[in-house]
Amino acid sequence: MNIGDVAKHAGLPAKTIRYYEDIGLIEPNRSANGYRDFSDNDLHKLRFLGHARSLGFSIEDCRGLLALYEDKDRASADVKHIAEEHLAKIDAKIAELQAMRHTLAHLVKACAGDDRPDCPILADLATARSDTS
Amino acid sequence: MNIGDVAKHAGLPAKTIRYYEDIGLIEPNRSANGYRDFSDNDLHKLRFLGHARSLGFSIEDCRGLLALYEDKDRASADVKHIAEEHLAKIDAKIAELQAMRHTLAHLVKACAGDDRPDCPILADLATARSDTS
DNA sequence: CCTTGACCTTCCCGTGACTGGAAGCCCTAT
DNA sequence: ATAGGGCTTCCAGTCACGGGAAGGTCAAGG
Repeated sequence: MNIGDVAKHAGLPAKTIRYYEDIGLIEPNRSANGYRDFSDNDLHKLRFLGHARSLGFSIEDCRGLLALYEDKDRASADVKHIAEEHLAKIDAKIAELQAMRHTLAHLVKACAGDDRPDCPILADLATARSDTS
Repeated sequence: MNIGDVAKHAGLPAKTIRYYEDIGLIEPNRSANGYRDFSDNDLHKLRFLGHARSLGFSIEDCRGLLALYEDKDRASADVKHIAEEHLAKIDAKIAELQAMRHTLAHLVKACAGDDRPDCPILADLATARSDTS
């Protein structure tokens, strides 16, 4: 299977697949003409990677997950550990964004949004230290 | 004022301040010895930038906001527009993260996390189509 | 046989917003 | 005179790719 076909089936850009080879996530064979020749197993791995990335796992997390996926003697605790750490990061990020959202929504609501120069948003940015509750 | 002092007062690393000069957000004077010499106005701008960045505005947004801040003939509508667009991006990001969180939390809960290899997280990544509701 | 066009290859640069580090100048205190 | 701290510039790295150039390969059509 050439890269174009595998890209379609995995739902990933060819560029991304080459990149994944570069960083050692997959190791496709090569045909006589130098083209990459992907096996079914390569395709499975790429799909796996696509799904993991779409859940926000970092490439390094994906590397670990892939290794566990291929290790039939793994402990599910190791997988769960990676997922829990990632979940914690997601929660932290959500909290951070919601704090921003909170402040920003207040400011937007307070701003007249007309052709006059007075603007509570700029006023806040110019003075704010934190709590805009 | 040297960069170290202004960094303390603005709450930004010196590196960041040099970077902001590089990209044209500020233009501090230079002392005879080649050191940057920051005015009170420079400090105000840096604080403004720090606050805007902490609300998640991009550098380009900050550039626009700073220009409006300095333009006494601005229309508050222009400021509000930038803020609303940013707010929409934040909301989109939050929604994306919450979708990830939703799926991931389910998977984590379903995983035994013991020393056995069976793992619904890996099973999901290996097959997942999307909706893990 | 030749050409066309769609593939494929590698390589290098750019992204955003910095951060780290090297090499070297400046200033003050001892 | 030397030690230290702070300042300068410049280069490289981060993360996960994406864009695009230069060139090789393959199948189909004239």
